[in-house]
Amino acid sequence: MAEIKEASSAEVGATAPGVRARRKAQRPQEILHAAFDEFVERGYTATRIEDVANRAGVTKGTIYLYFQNKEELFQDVVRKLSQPIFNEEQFWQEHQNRPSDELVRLYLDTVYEHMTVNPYSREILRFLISDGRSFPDLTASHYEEFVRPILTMLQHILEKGVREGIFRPEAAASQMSYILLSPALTLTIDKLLDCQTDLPELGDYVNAHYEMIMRNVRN
Amino acid sequence: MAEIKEASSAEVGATAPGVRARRKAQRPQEILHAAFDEFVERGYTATRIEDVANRAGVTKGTIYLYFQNKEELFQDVVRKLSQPIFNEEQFWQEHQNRPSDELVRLYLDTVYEHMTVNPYSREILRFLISDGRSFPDLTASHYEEFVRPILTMLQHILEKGVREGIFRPEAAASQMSYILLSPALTLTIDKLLDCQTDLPELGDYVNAHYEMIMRNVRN
Amino acid sequence: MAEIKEASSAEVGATAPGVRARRKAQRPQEILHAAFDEFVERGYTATRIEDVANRAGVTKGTIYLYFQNKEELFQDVVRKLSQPIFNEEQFWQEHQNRPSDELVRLYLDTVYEHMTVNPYSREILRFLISDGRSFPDLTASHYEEFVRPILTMLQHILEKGVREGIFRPEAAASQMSYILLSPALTLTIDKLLDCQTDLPELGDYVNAHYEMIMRNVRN
Amino acid sequence: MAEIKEASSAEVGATAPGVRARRKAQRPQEILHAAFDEFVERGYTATRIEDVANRAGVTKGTIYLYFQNKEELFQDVVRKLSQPIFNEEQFWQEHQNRPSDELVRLYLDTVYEHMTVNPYSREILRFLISDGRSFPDLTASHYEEFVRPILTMLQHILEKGVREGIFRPEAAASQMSYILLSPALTLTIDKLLDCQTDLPELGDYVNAHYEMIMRNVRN
DNA sequence: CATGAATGAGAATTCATTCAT
DNA sequence: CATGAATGAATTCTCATTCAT
Repeated sequence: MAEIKEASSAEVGATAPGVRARRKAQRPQEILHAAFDEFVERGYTATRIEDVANRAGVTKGTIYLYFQNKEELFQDVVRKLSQPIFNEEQFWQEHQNRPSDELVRLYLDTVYEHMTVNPYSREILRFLISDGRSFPDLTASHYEEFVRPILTMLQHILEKGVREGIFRPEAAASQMSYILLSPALTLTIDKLLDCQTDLPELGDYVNAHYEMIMRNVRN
Repeated sequence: MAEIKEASSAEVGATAPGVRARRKAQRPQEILHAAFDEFVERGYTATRIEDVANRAGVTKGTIYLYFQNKEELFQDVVRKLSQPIFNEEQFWQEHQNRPSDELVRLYLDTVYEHMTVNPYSREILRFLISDGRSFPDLTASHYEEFVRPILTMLQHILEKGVREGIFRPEAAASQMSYILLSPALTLTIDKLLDCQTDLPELGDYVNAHYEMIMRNVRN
Repeated sequence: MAEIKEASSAEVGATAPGVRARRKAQRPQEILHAAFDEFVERGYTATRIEDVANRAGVTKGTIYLYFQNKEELFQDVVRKLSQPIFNEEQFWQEHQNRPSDELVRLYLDTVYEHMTVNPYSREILRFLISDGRSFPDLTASHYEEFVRPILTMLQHILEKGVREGIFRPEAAASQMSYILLSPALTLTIDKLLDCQTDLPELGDYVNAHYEMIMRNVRN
Repeated sequence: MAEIKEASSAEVGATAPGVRARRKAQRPQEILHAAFDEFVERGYTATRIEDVANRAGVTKGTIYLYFQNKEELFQDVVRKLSQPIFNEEQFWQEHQNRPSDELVRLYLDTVYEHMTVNPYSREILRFLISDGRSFPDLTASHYEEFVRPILTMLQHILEKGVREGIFRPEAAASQMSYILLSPALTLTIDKLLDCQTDLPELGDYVNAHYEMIMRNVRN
C-alpha cells in the first residue's frame, strides 16, 4: 500500500505553492486511504467515521468537508483506489511482434505481479462481495472498468494466437478467457479467506496456471 | 432451503408429544433459515435481530431463547446450514468400475448441480469473505469440513486416472485439483457479485470446464 | 439461615398427609427463602425472577402462583422473614427479680446473639436502605414491628433501673436507649459494607458496649 | 450540592477561552450531580442513563462523552462527590491549646454540622450498602479515605486526653472511638430510612451524644 | 477550513409477566 | 397445579451527522 500512497503524494508535492495548500490538496487522498484501511480491517458497516478520521490524522468533521457521507466515502474508495492492471494499447506497443504464447506468459506475469504487489483489487473485491448489493451501480461500473478489460485483453491475445494459427480456433470461444483466468481468482479468494491452504510457491503456481492455459489453447 | 426444513420436520413430526413441543423443535431451524436469508440480503452487521425475528415469525426475545447472541447466531448459520457436496465413500460405491474421465464428468455434474440447486455454499462463502476475520476458527473449520473434501475428491479421481494410465502423471500434482476446479469458483463469485456478465448457458459452461480439465490431464 | 429453613420445614413435616401436599405447603416458604438469598446477593432490581425460581427448584411460572409480582415478593420477603428479637413478656417472665444491670447484660447478649446467628435482620435493613423508598409503608411498618420493640425493651429496662434507684434518672430520657444501642447498629452496618475494618473480637466488643452503657446509666 | 458546583465554576470561569470550553469544563460536574440525585431517588440499578441526562440538561449520548459507562459513572459519583469532614492537620492548628474535652465537643459539632449541611456522605453510604458488593474496591477505598480518618481523628483526641490525664487510660482502647461515634451513624441510618422516628431536636441529640462520650472517657 | 461537543435515532440484549399446554 | 415458550417494553450503549466556535 505504501508505494501507492507515496505515488499519490508525489504527484502533488512538486509544484504545490505552500505546505498548507499541499496538505489540503492531499487530504482527500489521505482520507481515502485511511478509509480503505479501516474498511479492510473491519468491513464497511463496522467501520466508524471517527476511526477513519483518526487514521487520517484529522477529526470527524473534516471527513464531511470532502465526502457527503459514509456511503459516498465508501463508493469513492472503490472508485478512486481501483487501479487498472493493463493499459491495453501500451501492452501491444511494448510487446509488438512477440509470439502469442509469450504474450500469454507476459500477461499472466503482469496479472500475478499486480496481485502480489497490490492489495487494492483484492480488497475491493471483498468490499463488493460484502456490500455490493447496497451499491449495485458501483459493482457494475467497477466490473466494466476494471475486470472486463482484463478478460478482454486475454481474449485479444487468444484471438491473435488463433489468427496466427498457433492456437486452435476454439481458444477464442466466448467463455474461454473466463475459464482460463479462473485460477488467478481462486488465489485471490484464498487470500481473502486467509485460511491456511497449502498452496505451493507462487512461481510454481503461475507456471502451472500457464501450462494449463497452453494445454487448452495450443493446436 | 425447502428440503432442509422438510427434513427437520420429518425427524420430529411423527412422535412429537404436542404442538408446543413440535414448535419448539422447529424453531431453531426456522430462525437459522430466517437469519440466513437476512444475512444474504443485508450482510451480517447490517442485519437486525428484529428483522430475523420478523422473518421467522417470532419476536426478538425468542431469538435469544435459542441463540446466545448475534455472533452465535451467525456462526450457527454457517455451521448448521453448510452442506457437504460429496459423501466420498458413497460416490465410489455408486460409481465403481467407471472410467476416470467419466468420473470427472460425474464429479463436475455433481458440483454444478449442487451450486445450482442450493444457495448455501455460495452465500456462506460470502459470509466468510465479508466477516470471516471476526470468526477465524469458523473460517478454518468450514474450509476443512466443506471445501477441502471437494478438492480431495477430485485429487483422488485424478490419482486413479494416473494409476490406470489414462491420465498423465502430472495430473496428480499437488496444486492441480486446485487449478482445475477454479472455474467453478469463478462462477460462484460471479453470482455473488450479481453483475451482468455475459456468460453462456450453464450446460455449455460445464462442458467447457470439463474439456479444460481433460486437456490438462489426459495422456 | 439453614436453621430457619429447617425450622419451617419441621413445622409442617410431621402431620402432613402426603409428600405432594407437604411440598405444596412448603412452596411459599421455599420461594421466600430463595428470593431472600438472591436479593442479598444481587439486590432487588438486579435479581431475576428466574434466579429465584431456579434456587427454589421451581420454574418462573410457579412464582406467580404464590406471589402477585416481583414487588409483592420483595415485600413478603421483608414481612415474613423478619423475626422479632424479643418477646418482651416472655423476657420479663424468664428474668424476674434480676437486677437491672444484669438485665441490660442479658438484653445485650440476646441482641448480639441474634445478630450473629441470623442474617435476616441485617439484610432486611439493607433492603430497606436500598429500596425502601419504593415501599414506604413497608419501611414504616417494619420499623414499628421489629425495630421499635427493641428500643422499647431497653427503655423499659432502663426505667426499671431508675425506679430501683440503681440507674440515674436521666437514664430513661427519651433519646437515651437510641444512643445506647447505637454500637450494635454500627456493627451491623460494618458487616453490610463488608469492608475490612479492624474490629476486635465480638466478645470484647460486647463487653465494651456493655461498659459504655453502664457508665452512662449508673448512678 | 450548590457549593460544589460553584467551586468548580470558579476554578475555570476566569480564563476559559470560550463558551464551548466553559461548558465542557462544567459538564462532568453537572452530570455527576445529576447522577447523584437520581441514584439517591431511585437507586443505582433503577436509574436510567436517560434520567441522568435529562436532569443534567443534556442527552444520553453526552453522558458517554464523559463517562465510559454506567458503572464508571456510579464509581465517579462516589469518588468525586465524597468529601472529607476533617483536615486533621488544620484542625489541630486551629484548636491548639484547647482542653481535650472541648476538642471532643468541637469534633462532634463538626461531624453533625457536616451531616446536616451535606447529604453526600449519607447518600454515598446508602450507595455502598446497596450496591457496594458490585464494586468492592470502591467500598474499601472509600472507607480508607473518608471514614477511617474520622475515627482516627477521634482516636487522636482521646489519646491526647489520656496523655493529659483528664481521660482515663481505657479511653484510648482500640474499639473505643468506634463505639463512641456510633450514635452519629445511627442518626445517619435513620435519615436513610426516612421513617418517622420520634427523635428530639438535633441540638439535644448532640448534647446527649457528647455527654455519653464524656461519661465514658473522663477520669 | 477545521474542530469536536452534542445530538438522537437505532440496535443488541434483558427480563417481568402471561398463558396455552 | 406446574411448566416454560413467547412476548415486548425497557435499557444500555453506539455512531453518523450537525453546527457553533
